[in-house]
Amino acid sequence: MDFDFISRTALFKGCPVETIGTMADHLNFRTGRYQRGNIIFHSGKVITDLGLVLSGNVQIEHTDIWGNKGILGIVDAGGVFGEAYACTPKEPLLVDVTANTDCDILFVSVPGLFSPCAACTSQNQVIQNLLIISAQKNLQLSWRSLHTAPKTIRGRLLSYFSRQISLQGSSRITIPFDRQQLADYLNLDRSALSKELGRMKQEHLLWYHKNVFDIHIHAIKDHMAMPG
Amino acid sequence: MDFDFISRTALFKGCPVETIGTMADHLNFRTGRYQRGNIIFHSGKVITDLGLVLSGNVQIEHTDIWGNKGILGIVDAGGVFGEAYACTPKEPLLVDVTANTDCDILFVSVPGLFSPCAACTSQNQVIQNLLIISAQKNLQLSWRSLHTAPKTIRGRLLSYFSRQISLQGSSRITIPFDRQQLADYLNLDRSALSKELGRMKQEHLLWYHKNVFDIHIHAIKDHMAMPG
DNA sequence: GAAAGTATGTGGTTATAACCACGAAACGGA
DNA sequence: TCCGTTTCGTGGTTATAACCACATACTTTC
Repeated sequence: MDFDFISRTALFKGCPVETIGTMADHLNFRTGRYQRGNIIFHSGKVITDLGLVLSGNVQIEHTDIWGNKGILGIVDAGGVFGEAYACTPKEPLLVDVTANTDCDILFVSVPGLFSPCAACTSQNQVIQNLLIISAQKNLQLSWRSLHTAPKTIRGRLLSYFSRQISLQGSSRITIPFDRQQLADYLNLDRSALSKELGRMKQEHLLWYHKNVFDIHIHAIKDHMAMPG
Repeated sequence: MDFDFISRTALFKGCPVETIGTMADHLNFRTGRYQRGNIIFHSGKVITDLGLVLSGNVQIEHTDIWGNKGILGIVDAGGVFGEAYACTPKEPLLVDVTANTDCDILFVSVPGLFSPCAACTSQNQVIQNLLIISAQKNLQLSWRSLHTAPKTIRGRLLSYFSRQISLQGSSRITIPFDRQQLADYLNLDRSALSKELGRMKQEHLLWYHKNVFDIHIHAIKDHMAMPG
């Protein structure tokens, strides 16, 4: 088992490499290899282990009772999944986790994490990390929810840009998305998004090239003060 | 301090009442009383304490750089807030937490939680509870995100109903929202929502009275098989 | 039980976002 | 440099959700 890689993941960050092997037993380490398309966690099951992606990536998806599928997210190598369910032991899974590519998974027992263990010197660190991971996911989900709240494309863009400006400390921002991804993030149609961006450029509310944007804050302020 | 009430909150559930006073010191318990409208956490600040609402309720709101406000949520008595930020110490707050009514708040140190303490026998329980709280918030946010993904009102309703049917184990469901709240949850206009529900009733896809709904699963299945 | 207030349904209008189709531009090999 | 591929912008059309206004039904209060 590649303890070196494991020690660099968000979940085990701060744990000296040598302490990880020590915890393996108590946390019930178990690895699995899955081929693209295989199901790692089945909807309906109750899980007590979280998954840590060692290689490849997995997909969280939901199928409603009429068979419609919705993708809830992709987890890449180093990321964890199932932790929300593993932490709330009564809840049966209402999603499927499938291998999006061939992948290796490390399963870690959450009850193990919660039971104190004198030998596991890094256990508190792992719990803290898990809490941080969960908290960060929370913030990300909250922001997306805020950005998708406005009813118009422009409103969503402005909400998103506002946050990026705060984060990047400048009204010139570089966004981590291409158009399609931005549209998905803001729950919009790509072509409609492109059109609105073009319109805003015309109106001199912003300028952009590829994924670099200059937001003309004052122009937008004026624009919003406009009647209608 | 009302240890009895505190011991019944989600954060301190499972902690014997007598252990709570013991932790007060190490977790740096501090109470504050706020009047409606006062700001409890200021945007921009870095916090290391989470807030536990002892009475009244608080509002999480966001103001973008153009002054537009967006409400991210309300936290009632017994609930916690700020935990996501307190758990990720580098992140400055990008929201304001204000007293929505007069309220009493207990502040609990998150770093205190993470530093082991021989005297605090219930500390692990609190960490576990905090993780559960965070995990549950996560699930709720994920579901909302899934339900608001479809572009049409009908699609959002069906996504939401599908989950309620699974949760309640019956195609007759009682929803915890009135029309306005359901519209807000699904990010829709109320009157448009009412109209679509009326249409679906007409088409015999469902029946409802107030907030009790019968979902005609098979009719909907057929409906979805329809061309167009 | 009347009155006031709230929640819900409905019609009509309009703005606008989705959708489809296509062409241009940018990119990445070979 | 050419070709295939992906990304991006744009026009035109259409479906539909938002919006406004109001009527009706249901609650709450006194």
